[in-house]
Amino acid sequence: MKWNALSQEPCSVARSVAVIGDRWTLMLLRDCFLGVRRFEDFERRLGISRSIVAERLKRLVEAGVLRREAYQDRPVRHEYRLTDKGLALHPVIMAVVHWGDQYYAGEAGPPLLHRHKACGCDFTPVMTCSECAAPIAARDVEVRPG
Amino acid sequence: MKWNALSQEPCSVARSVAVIGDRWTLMLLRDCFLGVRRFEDFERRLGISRSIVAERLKRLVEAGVLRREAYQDRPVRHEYRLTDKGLALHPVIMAVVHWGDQYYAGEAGPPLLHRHKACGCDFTPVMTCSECAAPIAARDVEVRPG
DNA sequence: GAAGGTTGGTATTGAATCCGAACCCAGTCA
DNA sequence: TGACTGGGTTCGGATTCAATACCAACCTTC
Repeated sequence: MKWNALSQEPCSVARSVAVIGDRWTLMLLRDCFLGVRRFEDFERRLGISRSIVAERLKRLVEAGVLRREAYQDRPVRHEYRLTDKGLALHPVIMAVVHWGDQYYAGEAGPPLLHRHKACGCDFTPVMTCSECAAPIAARDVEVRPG
Repeated sequence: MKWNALSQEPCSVARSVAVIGDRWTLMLLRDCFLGVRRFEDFERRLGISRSIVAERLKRLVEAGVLRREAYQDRPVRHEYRLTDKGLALHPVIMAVVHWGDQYYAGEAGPPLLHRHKACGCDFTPVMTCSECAAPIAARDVEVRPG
């Protein structure tokens, strides 16, 4: 199978991975959720070449995950912001962060803490059932074709 | 920055992505959660070349996400199973699946349904706060160094 | 006991892709 | 005028992909 054929597969993982499954794309999205918006800042934070940043940002814009909008004229300058579709990736990023915190934090603890504004506590994300609100583990789930 | 330098970064996303951020790795993990365990089945389901399957499986075993164990002798045959560390990736996969379901399902609806055994309902994953159990969106979170 | 099949891989190799360095460009500042 | 800044594009070499072929145990069948 070819990489770009993934988006044609009848599988939501495949279709999502075709958009966000790239090495640097998830790193870009992480920075988006941390408030980074400008081309130069993406480049500086990631330490990768400009062509990669440009190409990935363009793909994310085409996919509707980011939107590119001017924040000044004369000279015109653009920034990249998450769309609703991009914001919907928040659980993905949080799940990845949490897994990394669990298994790669080292003795210094997790590099970043997340505070829930509503309750004021530092939290970890918990995946729950939309129907009964109970936390869900892999063994609690039965999969069947839809 | 080089790709393999990612695992040295003080960022849980970077460290996780260094392990699972590959094109095919997430697809392999998806199949693991669907119960696929044998080399040939991975190969057939993904439709990719054997060398890629072999290389990715080996990396996942080295990373402690899968373990390789014999299911028969004479001739000895192995299968790949999720470790606890691998099972801990379930929220990541579910989050990716849910995002794909939301934005790429098409009119036929999501390709797979997930039933919560405990309550018997088809569900979608909801990310909640570990402290107050409320659902969490991107805007509810404040990030600070840990 | 030779032929062929099954499972689970390695080796090789041309093609596609990635990536970094360098270059480009429009506008502004000194 | 000349330099600088933000935001890219181009290009060639290094890496990675994926297809094909091959290997290695073991079993089955004739």
